[in-house]
Amino acid sequence: MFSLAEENYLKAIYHLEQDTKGGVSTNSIADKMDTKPSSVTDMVQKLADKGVLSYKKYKGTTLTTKGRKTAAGVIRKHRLWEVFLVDKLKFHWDEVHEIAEQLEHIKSEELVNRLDKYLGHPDFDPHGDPIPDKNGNVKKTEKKLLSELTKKQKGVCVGVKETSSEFLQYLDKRNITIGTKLTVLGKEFFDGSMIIQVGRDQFFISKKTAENLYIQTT
Amino acid sequence: MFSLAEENYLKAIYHLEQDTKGGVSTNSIADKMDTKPSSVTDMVQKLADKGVLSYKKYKGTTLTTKGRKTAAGVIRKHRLWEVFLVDKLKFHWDEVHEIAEQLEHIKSEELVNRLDKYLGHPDFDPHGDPIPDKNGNVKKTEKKLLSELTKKQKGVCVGVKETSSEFLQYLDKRNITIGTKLTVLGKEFFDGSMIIQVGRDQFFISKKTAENLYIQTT
DNA sequence: CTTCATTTTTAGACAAGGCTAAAAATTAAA
DNA sequence: TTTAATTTTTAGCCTTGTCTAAAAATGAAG
Repeated sequence: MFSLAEENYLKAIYHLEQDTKGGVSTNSIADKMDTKPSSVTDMVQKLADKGVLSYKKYKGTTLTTKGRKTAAGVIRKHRLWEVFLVDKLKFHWDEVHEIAEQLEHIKSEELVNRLDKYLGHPDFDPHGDPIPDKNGNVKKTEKKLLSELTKKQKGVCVGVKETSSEFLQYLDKRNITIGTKLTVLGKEFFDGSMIIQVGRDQFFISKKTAENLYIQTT
Repeated sequence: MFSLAEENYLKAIYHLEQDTKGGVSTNSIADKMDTKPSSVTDMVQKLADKGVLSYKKYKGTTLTTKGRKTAAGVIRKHRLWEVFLVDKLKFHWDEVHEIAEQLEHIKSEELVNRLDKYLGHPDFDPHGDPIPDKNGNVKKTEKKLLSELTKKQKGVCVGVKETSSEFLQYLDKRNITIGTKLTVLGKEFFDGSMIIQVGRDQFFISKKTAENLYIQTT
């Protein structure tokens, strides 16, 4: 039905739509896909013909319901495979993204359903991202970025925004992972840095880090 | 390193080499790959340049050691994934081939090693085919085709030659699977058909079926 | 309301893989 | 051994997805 390249475009546009009001710009897609705007134009025209997105010259694109569902299907597979890699094959959470990028394109409805069942119908992947259900719906939780919290607030780490190995390993070194409880001890006004408490340890957290950690406040 | 198409060619040539003396012909590859001879010529020339096979115009091709190892690696992945699908996800042995055809191209050494370990280092796939080890070596067993047995011989079914769903489902209907013990009760001379005993049941087996069942005689 | 920087699209080209039609080599038959 | 049939290769074209360079549209600033 959809080629590997097409699925990757849909996925990228799906993600971009989530933090953009209105249509997604050609340049932003090119940026995310690490490709050239001209290539994006070609592809979105093709995808518009296929009915998975609507496209107006110079005005950006928006996924149709069909497109959104297709993208969610790919993301569902990606996240389920990540759970498999971490829970069953004992990979570390910073090693699974690349492999899941490949596995997400395996075509078999039955496979996804059985994998889902085998893993116990997980709701979140190892990075705390929600796994869309068969119909492409995600149960969204009200989570905040650590950077949005203020002094003395407590919360549980429920996800990461950035998923690079460097960042995940950095968190590991500080024993921060999904489920970690933490408290904001202080927040520096001029540079956005924070001091947080994790268990008995206290850490300095840069603004950049704080903007990439999702917290569920309690 | 190798594209999907290249890997598929290597795999096909690897299989063809096993039942061919001398080089593998262009036409036989085209046949197996369901493609045109002209396309095969192009590809084998490219693969020869890459050093995975030797090719002499009009004389057929032979895998180099590197090529054989690469092909075995792909086959190793295919068969390990088949074990996963059957043992863990409870797929039926006639449903896994197509999915494994996709999974065999996932690139990650670490993934294969962990999968192998997770599955308990299996030696055979669900169809009884041997799984090459990390170095591409297969332990070959002395197995015969059912059609080679004679009256009163007993044996255990250890594999199938043909792997189409139709054939596997046909075997299932007769309760024949890997590990099934059977005895040849009679063999018809003029059409090669046989009567075999499986447990308490007796079955008529056509020549075609007998030529696609591997038996280890006891 | 022009002008200029930015964004986006178009046009033309390229690499991978595949196909068709025609030419060349090989093998088999008479 | 000369011809005929078969196999294999070559030549040229197509599609997918990409790129660069140039043109066109948009929008921000004066």
